[in-house]
Amino acid sequence: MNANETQGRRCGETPVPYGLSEAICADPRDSRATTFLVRDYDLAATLASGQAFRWRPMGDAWEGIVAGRWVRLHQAGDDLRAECAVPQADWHWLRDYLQLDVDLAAVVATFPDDEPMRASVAACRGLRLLRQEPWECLVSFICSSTKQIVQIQQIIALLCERFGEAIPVAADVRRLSSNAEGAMRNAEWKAVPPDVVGDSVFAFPSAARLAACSEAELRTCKMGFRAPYILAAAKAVATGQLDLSLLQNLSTAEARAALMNLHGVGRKIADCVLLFAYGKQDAFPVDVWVRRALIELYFPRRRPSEKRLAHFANTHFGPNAGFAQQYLFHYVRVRRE
DNA sequence: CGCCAGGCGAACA
DNA sequence: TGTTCGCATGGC
Repeated sequence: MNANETQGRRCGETPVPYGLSEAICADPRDSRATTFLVRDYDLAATLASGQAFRWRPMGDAWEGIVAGRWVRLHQAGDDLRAECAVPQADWHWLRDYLQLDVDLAAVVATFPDDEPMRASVAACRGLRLLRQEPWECLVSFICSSTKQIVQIQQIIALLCERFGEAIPVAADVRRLSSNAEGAMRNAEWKAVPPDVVGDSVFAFPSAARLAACSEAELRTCKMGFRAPYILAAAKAVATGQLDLSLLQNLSTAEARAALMNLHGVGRKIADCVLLFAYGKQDAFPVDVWVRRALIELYFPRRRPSEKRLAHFANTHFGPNAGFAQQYLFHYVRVRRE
């Protein structure tokens, strides 16, 4: 059965085929929440896989900010429940962010049929790529250089608290935030302060807002030498010198070149933005983990030259190479323990 | 304490 | 064209 045919969402117990209006599927008694029917979707693995940095595990649920909206997500089997702070007219913004319409089986079928890929796919069934907003994604990955994921989360949280707009949040968030029982169960939580301050959470700050910052202000977010990179990128976007919305229609190579014009954005960071924000599936970010995985899994005898490794990375993984990369990344990361 | 972290860019041979 | 280093900051 085709996964597309089975995707839809539920109103109460009634499955609704994909394609019908969101209003039908939303709970009529509460337009702040809805439930999507998903297949081959591991929400926890996806949200914790180092592609987005604002999701926090809260007990069995995940809380984050998408498109300026606070959201709580909870998966139970094939039911993915979403809850917002304010009523929603539709949910396409979340469906798009979570990439619910992607047929994962069809994507995985394009991966090379070799042992490392089989092991990677087996190790993380249901791992997905998100579709993030370009500006947030760009800033996040400029901050990512020589930083651990926990630290990137911390920098982004500080940026949002200091410079983002306060947005509405569900009434029970504070109770959950201070509920150490649920939150502290996750080891990563201890290192990341909750970006809930008082009754507020914060949207990701606009380019204009960050462009108005001084470098010293940005440095208070613990981003160190990356501060001038962020500031320059913010100015480029705020002035219109760089129009991020135009990159969607460019080829991967053209969009990559445009991103790499920014100071602090090299091949790896550019490819992360191409993959995680623009859905350019042929982008293949090679970081230390993926590099390690490639060498260990595909070149165990003799260390390949940089050129050979790059050529292999760019040719071996097919039309959804970036997707394959995320599986390799997750695989070696979970194998660390 | 030393080492490393989802790198990049400048300075070298 | 291909390596080497410094860069802030924090976790272990």
